[in-house]
Amino acid sequence: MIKLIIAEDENLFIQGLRMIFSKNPEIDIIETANNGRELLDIIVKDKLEPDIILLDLSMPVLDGVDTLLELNKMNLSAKVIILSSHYNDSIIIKLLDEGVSAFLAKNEHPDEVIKAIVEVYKKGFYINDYIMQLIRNRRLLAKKKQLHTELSNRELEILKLICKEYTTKEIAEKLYISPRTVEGHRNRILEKTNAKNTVGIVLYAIQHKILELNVNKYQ
Amino acid sequence: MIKLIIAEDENLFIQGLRMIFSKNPEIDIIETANNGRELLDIIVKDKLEPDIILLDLSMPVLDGVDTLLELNKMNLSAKVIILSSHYNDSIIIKLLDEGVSAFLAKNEHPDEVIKAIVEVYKKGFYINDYIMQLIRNRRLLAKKKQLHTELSNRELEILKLICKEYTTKEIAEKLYISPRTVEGHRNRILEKTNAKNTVGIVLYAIQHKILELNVNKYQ
DNA sequence: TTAAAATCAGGTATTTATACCTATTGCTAA
DNA sequence: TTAGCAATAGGTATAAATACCTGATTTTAA
Repeated sequence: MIKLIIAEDENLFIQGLRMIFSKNPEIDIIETANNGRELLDIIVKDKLEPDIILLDLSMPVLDGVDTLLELNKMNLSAKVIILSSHYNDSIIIKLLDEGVSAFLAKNEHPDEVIKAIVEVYKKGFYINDYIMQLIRNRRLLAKKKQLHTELSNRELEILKLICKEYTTKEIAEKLYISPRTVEGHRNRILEKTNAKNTVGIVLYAIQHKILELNVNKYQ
Repeated sequence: MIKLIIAEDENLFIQGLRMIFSKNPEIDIIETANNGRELLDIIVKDKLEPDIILLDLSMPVLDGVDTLLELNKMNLSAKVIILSSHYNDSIIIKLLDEGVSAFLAKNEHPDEVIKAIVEVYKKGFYINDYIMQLIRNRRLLAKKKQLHTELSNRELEILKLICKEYTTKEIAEKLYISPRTVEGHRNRILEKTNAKNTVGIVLYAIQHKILELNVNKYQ
């Protein structure tokens, strides 16, 4: 028996997984949670020892990434399989670094889901060719990322204040530095982000998730 | 028998719905589609006459709102039930205007889903107290919205150019008007959007989906 | 350990944005 | 049909941002 916990905020989605697993008697859903916080709580409270945790990335309260970081602090033997609608290379790399055993898309074929779970249970991981390639190219990717941008912490701090509609003078007052220094940082940010003006800086911040915004059309 | 079509991009989610409906022999899923385009195509091609269409809002290719607009042009007798994780008042109002019969959240209890479908089949709608209240307050809401924002077409045009990092002078040249006119529009935009400066305008544009950006953390 | 980058800060000048004022024309909804 | 708003545009003034320059420490990475 493979003991499974599902963390996923959409209950109907959980029902879908239940149905898929109901055809496989070797997989036993021992518990489900609607967000990361709930998952962590039930594991601690009920002293659960799942073999595999199916973890959705986008969840309220505590999202997938933050939940994974917490799980890793707990030293469980459970393997984590990530569930998401959308991935990009850098998030996959980050999750691999945190010891994730497999990635599944939400429009995956049910057989693939079963296969991933069984493989992770047996071998400890289930990784397709694309992700294998990613692992190989990761140094290249890291370098590319570094060359491209990478703002310093101070620059990030100032960028965030710019995005809060603070002027240079206000930022200077807030950080107890000269407005000239803030200007210096602004210039470096403009250079590094390849922006023409403040507008470009804001767009950069949003596209790089430095700034968090609610942009859901239906929210 | 209630003939049902599901339009939803996450296959596992569809599985969940299948499981729920498998317990109710009166509901028959005659077809499923992974996006709005697919839905429209199969309805036309197979001359389907569903009683109810379960429509997810966030789908690739053609999303729920646009699909609904297309469906309404086709003069079907089918009732539409919207499925989404997140709603807000104004999108609900908009969808009600387009003749939607019910709203379901993705973390709804399965029984509620069944109940909604049966009620819509019988009565033509299934609307809870909250949405009833919304309908009553809609004039109030409409006024509030109008007072609040609603940029004119010209202002929208200029806002978009601002977000492309154009300066006032550049916008004036592009639109063959005086920079003073552009300034006038800028001021109105600042007022209407409640922005302190250009940064605020950009944030407004993104939050109101005037500007389209890829900002998904996991994409 | 040495070179590079980050952080700090000053000067000068120009461009751009914001804050007020004004006014005309044309459209539209009460 | 008239009040209100959108779109146009001018004046004047200040505030803010951008573009160059300079240099001193400190921190980090090769």
